[in-house]
Amino acid sequence: MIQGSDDVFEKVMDLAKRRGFIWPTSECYGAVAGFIDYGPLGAMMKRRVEDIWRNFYVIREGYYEIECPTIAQEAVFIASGHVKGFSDKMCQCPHCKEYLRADHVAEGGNILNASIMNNNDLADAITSCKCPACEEVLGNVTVFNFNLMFSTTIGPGSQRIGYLRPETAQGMFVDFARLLRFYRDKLPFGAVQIGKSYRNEISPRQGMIRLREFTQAEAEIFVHPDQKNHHPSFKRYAEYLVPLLTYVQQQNCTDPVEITMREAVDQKIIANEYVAYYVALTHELLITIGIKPERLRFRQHLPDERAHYATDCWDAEVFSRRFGWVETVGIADRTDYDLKAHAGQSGTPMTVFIQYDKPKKTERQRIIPNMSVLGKQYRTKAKMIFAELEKAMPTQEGAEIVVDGETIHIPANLFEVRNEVMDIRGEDIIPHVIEPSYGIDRMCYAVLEQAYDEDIADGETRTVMHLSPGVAPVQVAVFPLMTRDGLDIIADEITQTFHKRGILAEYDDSGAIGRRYRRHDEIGTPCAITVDYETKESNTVTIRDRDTMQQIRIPITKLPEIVRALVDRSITFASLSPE
RNA sequence: GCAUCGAUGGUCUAGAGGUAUGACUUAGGCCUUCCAAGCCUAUAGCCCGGGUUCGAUUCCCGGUCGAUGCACCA
Repeated sequence: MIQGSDDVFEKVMDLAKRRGFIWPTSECYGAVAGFIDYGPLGAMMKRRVEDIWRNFYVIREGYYEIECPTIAQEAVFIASGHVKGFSDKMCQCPHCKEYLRADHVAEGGNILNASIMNNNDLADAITSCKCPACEEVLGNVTVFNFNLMFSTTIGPGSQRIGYLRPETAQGMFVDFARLLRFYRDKLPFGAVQIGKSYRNEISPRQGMIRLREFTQAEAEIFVHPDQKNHHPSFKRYAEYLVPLLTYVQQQNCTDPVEITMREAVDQKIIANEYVAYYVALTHELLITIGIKPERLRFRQHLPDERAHYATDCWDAEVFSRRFGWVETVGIADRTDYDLKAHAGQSGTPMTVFIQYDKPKKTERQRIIPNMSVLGKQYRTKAKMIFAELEKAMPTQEGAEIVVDGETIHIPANLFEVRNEVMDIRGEDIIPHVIEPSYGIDRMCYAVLEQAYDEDIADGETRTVMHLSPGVAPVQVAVFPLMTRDGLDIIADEITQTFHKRGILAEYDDSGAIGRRYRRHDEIGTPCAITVDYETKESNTVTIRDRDTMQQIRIPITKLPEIVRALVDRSITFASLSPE
């Protein structure tokens, strides 16, 4: 919590509520903590943020989007570790009724291995510990698991357990075999998903930062484990500078250092090229949606902070004047953890066959037993003998094998030894997964908070949202200076023209012109077109820049093209030359 | 979940045991040739449930939501 900054959060959330960005959910019934509604402008803005994300990951990287259900059967989350691992061991203090993390109580009482004890052992272990809240000795308590997943049942009879997904990632893992076929059995490939995830947070607070239902945009990139240092497009970001805060820097309490991705990989600061590539891509993406570079850093997880599946993990943190540094994106190397787990749980192999450039010739010794003799002699044991014999190292006299702890001598005349030359064409490998995971709601909050500004215009305070033109919900406003002499008709025609080009334009003729400018400043509309009396003579209109309030005249015919370019950020207002 | 504090039109706010003040916003009109101007009119409010009381938005209890602290995370 940053002192003295409360008003920014309150002002921006007040504006968000008033103007239709963010609302408390089902407000008429009294809202529910951890859930929000996106209002008309918020939903539009969020969609634009998601579309920018799609531009980066789907269009540019070529990782197609899939859409899986938000509910999945229990087995999926048994494999992923969420049924067991996504819960906290809790107990309640019998004296002050405080809910406590049982393992934390144990650690506080110097009890070793608390994290791997079962609930009963843990309950026994902490009987003599003191409650950190009221200082009373706990005595007999019950330790229970509080799982952060919402559970439900599938179908009538309530027999099948289902969970609301706590992350979108599992959908991409369980579809692995299909995805691999779709990408014609070649690595690397990726799949992405933008959708809702659910976590039954114990105590959600902080508006949009900690939600029980939230939107994630996740990419799962499947790579050959030996190729993690060979991202095919790495050179795009090799010289890209990103402020990194390594775990060593955190331990020494030093500031982040700007470093190129090439150096970060070469100096082994970032584990591999893939992780570095998505760190840099994430930096560029966050800047694109309007995060200020000076309020952005990448923090490496401390070794004991990393999730059970990750070897290296970096969080993009955005500085909030309200909440301090907020984790907004996580970029993790999940290794083969997930695919191994799902392959084991489901029985479906999740491997990729990698062909060698040239088949490897290997000489192999094959042992071919004379089964007609061995079968009769050893009967039920014959099958096991056959299996052991294949692995045996026979000599002139025969082979010694061990079956059921009994050493058996098989004479050389009961099998034939052949030396064969085999072609090994390739091998099955389990890909590793690089996962950039974005919290869309947190990105939206950061965008709103950073966009909020008050300046002084003509001696009065002007509230303006400096939204990046790419995420502003309304893309252009169109005003007739006066509602008469046909100015309103021209303005209306211009609005229609924008609509035909897919540009979200809003017509407004209500109140004084200055008021209309202010209204659109407040919702971040990047530019406003005004039809005035000169329009009728020269077919030109003024276009006003939200940030500088400057206006220039341009021909009506050029409007759609110019506004489109402004919204795409391919030109800036400052570069426009007056006609 | 627990502890502390809070809740009055869309927003900010005044107020009292007898249904509520003002401003801004919004809508309609007048006026207006480029930055929240002016005038007229209108719309709209005491978080929910229970108790005390003739009467509660006000006092009491419980709840909901929000803010702060404990714990987890995108």
